[in-house]
Amino acid sequence: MILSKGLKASSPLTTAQIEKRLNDVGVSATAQRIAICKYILCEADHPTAEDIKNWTDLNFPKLSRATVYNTLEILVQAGLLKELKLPHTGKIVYDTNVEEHFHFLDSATGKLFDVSPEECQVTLAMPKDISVQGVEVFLRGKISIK
Amino acid sequence: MILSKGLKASSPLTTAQIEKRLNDVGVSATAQRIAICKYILCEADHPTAEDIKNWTDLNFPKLSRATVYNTLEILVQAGLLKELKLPHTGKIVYDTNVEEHFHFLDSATGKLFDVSPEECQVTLAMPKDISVQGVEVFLRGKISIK
DNA sequence: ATGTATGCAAAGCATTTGCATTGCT
DNA sequence: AGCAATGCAAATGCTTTGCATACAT
Repeated sequence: MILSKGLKASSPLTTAQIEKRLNDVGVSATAQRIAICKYILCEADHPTAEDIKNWTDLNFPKLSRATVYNTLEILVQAGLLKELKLPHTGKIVYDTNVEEHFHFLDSATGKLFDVSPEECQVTLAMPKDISVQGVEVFLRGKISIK
Repeated sequence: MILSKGLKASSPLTTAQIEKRLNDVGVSATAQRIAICKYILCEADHPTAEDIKNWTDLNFPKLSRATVYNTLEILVQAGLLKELKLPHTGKIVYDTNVEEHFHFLDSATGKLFDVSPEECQVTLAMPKDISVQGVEVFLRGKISIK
């Protein structure tokens, strides 16, 4: 299983690096957006909008809720983020892993893990007139403690 | 692919039949619950609470929103219904198919179809310390018109 | 200056809750 | 009477929106 942190920058990104990533996808790098990206790309693990707001309240005072949602939408459009609506919660969570992958929820802790397509293979045998364009898999279970 | 209607009673259930099904699972069969079941078990296809409320507004005046939600929760607890939180909508939908199965969303029409475990097989190759207890699969695609 | 981004507060929407009322048994 | 079920309306929680202000080029 992919540990979610594994895909993130192992060390915090610099402001300049974040600016470049934003510019590369055509998003102007405002201070608010950089702050949000710092949290999302380096610290957070499948954060919700609320998680992000809580973090900015501590680290970037006066950043508004609207800007959080607005920025998230822009980052999703830009392909830097994936929006997840998972069945275990009503809240939308955001994923920095934009490659194809699935999710595993540890029911004991509520923690989400990414699952690679190698670890979870889906074999379809659907009627010929059905073309499947997207596959989402959500797993629940437990991690046994050794 | 299982046509959703295929699992429903092919002809409308009688009130007596619904009463029996409710009693069998230990749910007292009130007029409101029977009305809701009539819609859910015979007419509806993956309805939302709102769909049900709209139907009862026409067919069982004065049935309150609270009773709709309350009844749905009871039916879910009783195992007659499954609650689905699917990623394409913010609304909870209810499924009369309580057997293990997955879902396919026709992106063209927004219509949901049940998918049997034979049509969609999931092969897991997870680390040994992970025990998976639940698998949910959501497919999106198109149905080609012949 | 001009357009974009932001902040604030209010609105939306689905769902939940509290509580008084109704209706069985 | 006693208890469960219902109805009503308000509250909740997440997300979205409208609009005025501030910012950057």
